[in-house]
Amino acid sequence: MTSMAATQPSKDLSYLLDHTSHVLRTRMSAALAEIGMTARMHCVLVHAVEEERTQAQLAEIGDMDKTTMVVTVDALEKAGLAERRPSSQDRRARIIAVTEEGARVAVQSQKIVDGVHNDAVASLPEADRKALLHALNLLVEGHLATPAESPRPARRARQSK
Amino acid sequence: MTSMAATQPSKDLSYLLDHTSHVLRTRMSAALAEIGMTARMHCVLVHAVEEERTQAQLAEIGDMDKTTMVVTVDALEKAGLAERRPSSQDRRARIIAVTEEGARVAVQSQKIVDGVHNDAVASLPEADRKALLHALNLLVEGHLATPAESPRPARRARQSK
DNA sequence: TATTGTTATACTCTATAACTATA
DNA sequence: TATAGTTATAGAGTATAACAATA
Repeated sequence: MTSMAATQPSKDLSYLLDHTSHVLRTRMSAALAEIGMTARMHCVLVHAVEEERTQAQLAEIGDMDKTTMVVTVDALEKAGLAERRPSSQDRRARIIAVTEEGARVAVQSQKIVDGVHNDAVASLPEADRKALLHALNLLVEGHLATPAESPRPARRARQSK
Repeated sequence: MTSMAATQPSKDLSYLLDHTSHVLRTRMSAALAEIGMTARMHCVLVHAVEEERTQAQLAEIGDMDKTTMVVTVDALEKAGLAERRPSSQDRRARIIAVTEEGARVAVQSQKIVDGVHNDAVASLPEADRKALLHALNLLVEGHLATPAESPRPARRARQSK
């Protein structure tokens, strides 16, 4: 399966949103992959370039777990796009410093992201474009602002060796 | 992380679609969970109740892998909502027969699904409702019809024991 | 005591491969 | 040979727990 909800008797809202978001995501991944980037690397890079930020701050912005942040920063470092630098304020924290190459790539990846979005939006008749973005914004700020909390499956304690 | 894309510098299409579909999905899961159902169980159940169908046919309809279908049918059987019956046409195939209880639950779960969708759509001003559904339909049938094929990570041959 | 970043790893999800029985 | 369903399991993704350094 692709990533799907599975209902679609007559195309309902779940199907429409799941399908469009899934397809757009595959497009985005494919487009960013051409320059060796992922959506998460892009997200971290653009927010790191605009201001000095620590991993924790960048994780917060991108709504990532701190452990996910670690692997994302690892990837950026490995690609020579960013470096971990000790914070002068807090010796526990690491500032994610974007390299010159990283800054160039950030511009490039932002263009790619904008392009993918633009291609999708521009495929709609003028009148529908604003309507779509407007309605989605209303949902995001209104009825679909926050997830229903899911019955969290707890986790066993780690085996001590 | 919840399931996120991670860009959102200024809310873009990716963020809007990812966020709304994710939140709607959590709502749907939570609502269906109250009667012990999942979206997939619901999908299989409603399509199995309307006509005699095999697992393969139901998998096709729900865009599920046949192995995912196995566990979904297992769950339905365990819950007493459906049974596997040998097909009279093809002795390899199994018809998914919905029990009386299953038929009742299908009606109930459909109400839940419709309710969740309706709550979301009804939260929008009248004018925006149609506009949203219309625009999403255009995307689904047009520019966002089919996923970009992802660089499939192949799979090693299974270890023979 | 609490927090930053790290490592290790448990868990979920889904799909691939191999298998059995049919066709 | 190909297909329906099954089992086992690989692999990706992600979050939890424990830890070290520091606050």
